[in-house]
Amino acid sequence: MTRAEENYIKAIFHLGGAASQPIATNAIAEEMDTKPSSVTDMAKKLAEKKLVTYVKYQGVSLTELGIEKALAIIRKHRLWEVFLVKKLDFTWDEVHEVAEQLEHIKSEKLIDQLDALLEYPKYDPHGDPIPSKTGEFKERDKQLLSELPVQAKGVCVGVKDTSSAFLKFLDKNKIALGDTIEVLEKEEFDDSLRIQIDRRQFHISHLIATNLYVKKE
Amino acid sequence: MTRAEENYIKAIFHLGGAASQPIATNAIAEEMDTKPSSVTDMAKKLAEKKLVTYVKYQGVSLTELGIEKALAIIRKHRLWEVFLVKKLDFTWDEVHEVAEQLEHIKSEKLIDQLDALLEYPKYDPHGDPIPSKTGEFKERDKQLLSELPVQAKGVCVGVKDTSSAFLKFLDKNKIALGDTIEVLEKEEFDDSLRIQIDRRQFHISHLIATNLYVKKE
DNA sequence: ATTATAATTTAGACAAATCTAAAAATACTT
DNA sequence: AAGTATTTTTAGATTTGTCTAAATTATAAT
Repeated sequence: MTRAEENYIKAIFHLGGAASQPIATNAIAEEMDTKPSSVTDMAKKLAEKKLVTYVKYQGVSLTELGIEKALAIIRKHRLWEVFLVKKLDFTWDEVHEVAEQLEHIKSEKLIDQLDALLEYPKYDPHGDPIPSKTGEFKERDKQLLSELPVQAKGVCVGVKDTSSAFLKFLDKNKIALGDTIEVLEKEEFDDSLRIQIDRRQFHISHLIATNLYVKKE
Repeated sequence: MTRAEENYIKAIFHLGGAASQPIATNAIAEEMDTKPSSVTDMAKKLAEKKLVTYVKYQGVSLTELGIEKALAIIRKHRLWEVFLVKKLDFTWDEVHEVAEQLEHIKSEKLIDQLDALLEYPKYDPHGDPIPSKTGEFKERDKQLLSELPVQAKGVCVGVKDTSSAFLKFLDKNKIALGDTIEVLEKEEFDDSLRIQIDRRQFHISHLIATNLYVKKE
């Protein structure tokens, strides 16, 4: 697979292309920041290679083979993210761009050994699960911080929005994976929250609370 | 710089293009396993970008800027090689192919941090020097094993031939960088050597001895 | 110095991945 | 159900990096 092909497969998977419901050309174009006509061209090429099912004017969905390839790329991406954070002191918001490049490196041994070096992590720095070599993975048992009742405590396990802006916000406020968050108070009016992490108290907006995943204690 | 451009710059440097003496089109084509006409095309493009000096029918040599870029690529390549050997248990002969891919990853922080993780190595697994961030490096004080007199001892610091075949031979015979080699006997007839490493004695051909670098003790 | 040989360049073509503009198909609306 | 709007595809062009075959320049040899 070429780099471009890999990127399309990943984007299609990301849009839910592993289900039977096909993904629209426009949606893929949007996701990949490209033109619909380019997507059509690539859809034909990927169908040719048995990576996707493509029906004119209907859209694209991944074949078994396509899903397998998508998971392999995601595995590589997320393992590299762990490496960057754990071994090279990258912050949440810095990892994505570099991992986008590293995920295309072709070497089975490299990934196996990287996995070992990192001691077989199950989740990446955003809390997303890392598929195993055979493509298995399970979503973490988690819920949005906004769904937690007052007085409940949860461990921060991931983010919904992975935009640089949001991740930088978290970095700046020193909110990290693994932190225990307690909901002290809910403001009825705007659904904002008063929370506590260690000995620090914050006031966070509803928007923030709906983009942070926690695991109930 | 595109990947292709980087590969050309590296190849030209490798052929001695940092000196004033220009490198022939054919030599570059041979080195890169491509056709001379492709080299001509690329030479024009690189000259356009001020990375090389190109005179029709004369050949190509690197500009100051080109040398700088070449050293940056070599730095990345060799740091990745160290990483693969030190952290991921790759053998000498396995590193090159993967490092060829990794050297094109674009991220200054990545390389700085990798350098730190590896504790600022000065030499790669083949004994070649790693340029600093500013492009400085010095060749190791070394000589060929074949030049060592009988009874002399030397520490293995590098290889001249970096082919997979030669490196595999060394792996198989457990000859590694850092090993102390003592020349026990020289056979006049074919210039072969009897050597000792730790408690093991070998008989090695002249060809082997002219491809192993040692540092006299 | 002329010719033969080798190296290099040009011209034209191709594949991958993209784009724009126009055409075709599908979906929405009243 | 007809017409409008939206989505998708096609056709043709572009860029990058490569190739082959032919033409050109440089080098070597007699």
